[in-house]
Amino acid sequence: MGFAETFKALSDPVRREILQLLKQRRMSAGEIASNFEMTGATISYHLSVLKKAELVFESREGTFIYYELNTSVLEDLMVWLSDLKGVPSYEQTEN
Amino acid sequence: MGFAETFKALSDPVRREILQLLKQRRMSAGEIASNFEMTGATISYHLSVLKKAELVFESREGTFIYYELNTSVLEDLMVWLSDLKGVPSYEQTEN
DNA sequence: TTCTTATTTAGAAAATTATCTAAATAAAGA
DNA sequence: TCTTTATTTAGATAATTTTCTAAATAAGAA
Repeated sequence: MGFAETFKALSDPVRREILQLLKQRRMSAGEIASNFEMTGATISYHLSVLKKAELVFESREGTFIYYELNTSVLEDLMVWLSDLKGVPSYEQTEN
Repeated sequence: MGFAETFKALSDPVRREILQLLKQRRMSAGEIASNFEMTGATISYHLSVLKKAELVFESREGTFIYYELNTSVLEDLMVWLSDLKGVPSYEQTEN
């Protein structure tokens, strides 16, 4: 899976904003790019980082490539964070 | 607060392992360092990154500096992730 | 097949990060 | 005050990241 890749992917503000966009609905690469003041090539790079981290998946339709949020990795992160936090009244059964 | 800083801090495997160590109990910088095959200076750098991200706080005791996990930021991350994930049966009231 | 549109890939430059060694600081003890 | 121990800071270097421009690929339309 790779927490390093996932956290690194989430550490960039542009990539977090992309994910927020995809929260609403899937979007083509171009539509995503139109929300930023950067070249399409740069957005394509960011999408590849998100894809490698399995935070999004893509599906081609004709000349368009659509990107969609993949929430399953988010679950894994939340489990990791929750475990680090200590799960107060459940894991520590001596209370 | 700064999600960028926090996610970036969590993206490094050494820093994640430090947090896992601190999950059990607070530790001095030297004790933390003894768990890794790196110089104390490097661990000190990683601790400063974690501190800037507010994932740990420190308290000096004599010549020792103790580091302790700060869980409050973890909560914020979990809220952000949970919101991205979509909070299925609560936020979308039309179900 | 040639053109157009959507997107990615390649290559380069600037910025950031992780690591080291050596030096500096901070506190306590002799 | 001098020494020792714990830790950080400074400066350097190698690796990685983010961004650009220009070129390449992929698919459909004329």
